[in-house]
Amino acid sequence: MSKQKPSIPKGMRDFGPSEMARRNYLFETIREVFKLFGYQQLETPAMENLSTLTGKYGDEGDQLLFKVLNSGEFLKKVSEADFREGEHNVLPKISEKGLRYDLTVPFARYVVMHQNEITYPFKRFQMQPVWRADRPQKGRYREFYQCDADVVGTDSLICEAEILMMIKQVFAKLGIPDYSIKINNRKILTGMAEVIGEKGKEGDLCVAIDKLDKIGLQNVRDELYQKGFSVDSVAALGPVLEKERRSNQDWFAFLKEYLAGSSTGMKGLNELEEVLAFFSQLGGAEQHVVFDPVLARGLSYYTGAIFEVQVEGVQIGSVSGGGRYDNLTGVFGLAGISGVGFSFGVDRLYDVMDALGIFPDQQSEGTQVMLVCFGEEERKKGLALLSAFRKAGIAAEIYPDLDKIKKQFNYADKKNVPFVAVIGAEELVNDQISLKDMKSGKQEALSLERAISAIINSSLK
RNA sequence: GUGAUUGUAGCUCAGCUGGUUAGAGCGCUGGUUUGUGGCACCAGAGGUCGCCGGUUCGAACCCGGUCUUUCACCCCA
Repeated sequence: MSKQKPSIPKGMRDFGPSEMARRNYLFETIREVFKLFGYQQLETPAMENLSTLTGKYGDEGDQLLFKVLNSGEFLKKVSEADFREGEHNVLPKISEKGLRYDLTVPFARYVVMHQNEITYPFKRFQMQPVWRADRPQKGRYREFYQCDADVVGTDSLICEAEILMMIKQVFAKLGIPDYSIKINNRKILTGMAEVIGEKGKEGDLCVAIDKLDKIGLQNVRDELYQKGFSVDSVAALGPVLEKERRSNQDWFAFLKEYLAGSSTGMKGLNELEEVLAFFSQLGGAEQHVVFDPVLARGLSYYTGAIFEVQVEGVQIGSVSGGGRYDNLTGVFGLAGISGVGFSFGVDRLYDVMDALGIFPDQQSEGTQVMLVCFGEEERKKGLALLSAFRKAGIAAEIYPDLDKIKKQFNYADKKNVPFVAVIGAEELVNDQISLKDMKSGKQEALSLERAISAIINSSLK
């Protein structure tokens, strides 16, 4: 066998022990909050049938799906004619499974499959990796985790308000100081398209105005012209695009007049106000919650509220996003189920926390005491003590080889183990251990009981 | 999918206009120290210069391809 350089696929990553400690901290923080709000955890398989996934994310999304080659003789069903007609004909015959692209569509599939077992409203959360065959770049990976929380089977706007609460709670727990939860409503965007005289073109409108912050006013206008918007309609959009900093209340006041000609738009505005009213009744402070009428978001299935969270002071895309979808389960044959949900991107949250340098120290995570033994006899005693430490709830390990003491100590040092328990001939005779505090360098001969309490006391500090 | 960009020791990076035996810091191994880590000093190991091909008397360096890294666009967590 020839030597090969080990490697992993493009855009995918290994996570070492210190990264995992931090990632788990994020997962646990988010999980706690989800549970606190009454969400129950669910998992779905990494692969779905391609028919479940395709057509749900637009043409672009379909391109970004990882397709899995059929097992066995995957070319069996392909004829020469199929081949000549191109990949569109070949693909469905060689691949019927794909890796999940997000957690929402598999969830919709789950709801329809288990519709009779579910009591509605159904609140579920899900924290699993998803895969996208995108070109990797800053804050963008081909494999990343999403932490989704969705409610289906109710169109109550309390759900939206609770999502705002959850986002704020997670961010407070993580200690992220400066961020904004942008919120908008798809119906407001639809209304805008109507009142400027471009009814039905809200799709193009959304894609263009969503980029306002990024590409600037003139480029947005150019893009709209390119999409066939008239000069008049783009001009009519002026008051929205040329936004100075307005408070949420000022925006509402403005849009009440601006959208007066569109019942859909007015409905969106009312929904938004109601969400904020519920939010306030829940005790939520409007700080960090920003109404942004040009927030659009790509995913086509959103029909009501949409949100997106941006952390200030870092150049990383949104760390969370979501919205309401009225008919996501419709394509799977279950109509009339409204849902709303959102997702935290843990990998981006990690990047943000890392860039801001606000990950807390987590020393209590690892081994608290390591046993160092001089020889065979000492090691026998060491094994008994090892179990005693563990029984007392102290994370303990024994150096497994009878290496030089220096080497054993070195290992403990590298691994940042705070205590080393030395067992030599003298300790054996006295039925004691020499407990060394690696930070201070102080060492003391103690009984097992006293050593245990010394370690426990120090970890409480 | 489009346009750039990166690749040299385990890691971070030098390496001049193409010229003999490719360097540094950190890390690693051993020693100074056979009952003690960090600090210091000494010694040592470790590289098909991403891969394939081309130009040349000669390539880490120039050219082409390919993979990878990073970044922007599209889109998105």
